[in-house]
Amino acid sequence: MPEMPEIEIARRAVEDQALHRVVETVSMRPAGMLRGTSEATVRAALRGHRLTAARRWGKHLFIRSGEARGRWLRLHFGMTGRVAIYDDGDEPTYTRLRLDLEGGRSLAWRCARKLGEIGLVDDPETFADQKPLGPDPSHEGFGLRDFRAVLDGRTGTIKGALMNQAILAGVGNVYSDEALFQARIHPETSVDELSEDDVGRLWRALSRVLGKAVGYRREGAFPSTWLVPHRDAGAACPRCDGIVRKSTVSGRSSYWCDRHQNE
DNA sequence: AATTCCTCCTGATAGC
DNA sequence: TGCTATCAGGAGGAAT
Repeated sequence: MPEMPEIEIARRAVEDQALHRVVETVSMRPAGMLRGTSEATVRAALRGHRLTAARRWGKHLFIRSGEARGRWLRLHFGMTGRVAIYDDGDEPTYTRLRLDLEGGRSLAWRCARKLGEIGLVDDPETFADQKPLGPDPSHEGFGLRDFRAVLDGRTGTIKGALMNQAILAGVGNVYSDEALFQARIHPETSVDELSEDDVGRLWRALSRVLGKAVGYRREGAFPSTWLVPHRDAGAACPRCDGIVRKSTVSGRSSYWCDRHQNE
């Protein structure tokens, strides 16, 4: 579940169900996913401390251990990362890190394919600065002016720019396609060919898509007017009488309508 | 600066 | 039904 909406759902689950509890035991099978830290360091940073905050920057989830000076556990979901919080029952499959909290509750971080990352950082801002990670478009205060600024001077495809985490953090393959679809822009359009109006439409579409996707994803279904339920080559476009096409753009499978997304 | 290709893994699914 | 090939919502690194 790897783009901003899915990780935001995980963040809220942690915030609502796991915060303010002390970590009693830490169980790890990191399988090569540790980044810049060791199993013993992660264990020591978590065990015996209270979870005090859950934040997200792009596709990274940060969970603070301890009070204001505590460190932050960083989880990157790769393609198959998931969070599960449960009160009893068996540990879910593919659990790589499990925190048993006071009160009998457990927080499991799962990752079937081992493409995720487990890290420990001083704080999310410093991590984002060093990575580097671009601004998160769903964060408070980010607007059209900022969107124009991050695209300024770019010459690659708009799809590639939207998915580039150093430019904008949190957007991946599915939601970049969705925003471009709703803004009526072809994914291969180069950034410097976009008109002011295009960029404005794209920003509005992107913020709407990211905002609404959280709720739709949680409810389990996207509106049929979105591209998401029609990601099949040859499918009928739900917004016009065009056909959904598939091609490789910036290295990823992209879907777009051959009628209302003109190059 | 940007693209393409390769790589890390392994489950799901499309096709035969 | 069973097997095999291909793909997948990510991303870093090298070569171009």
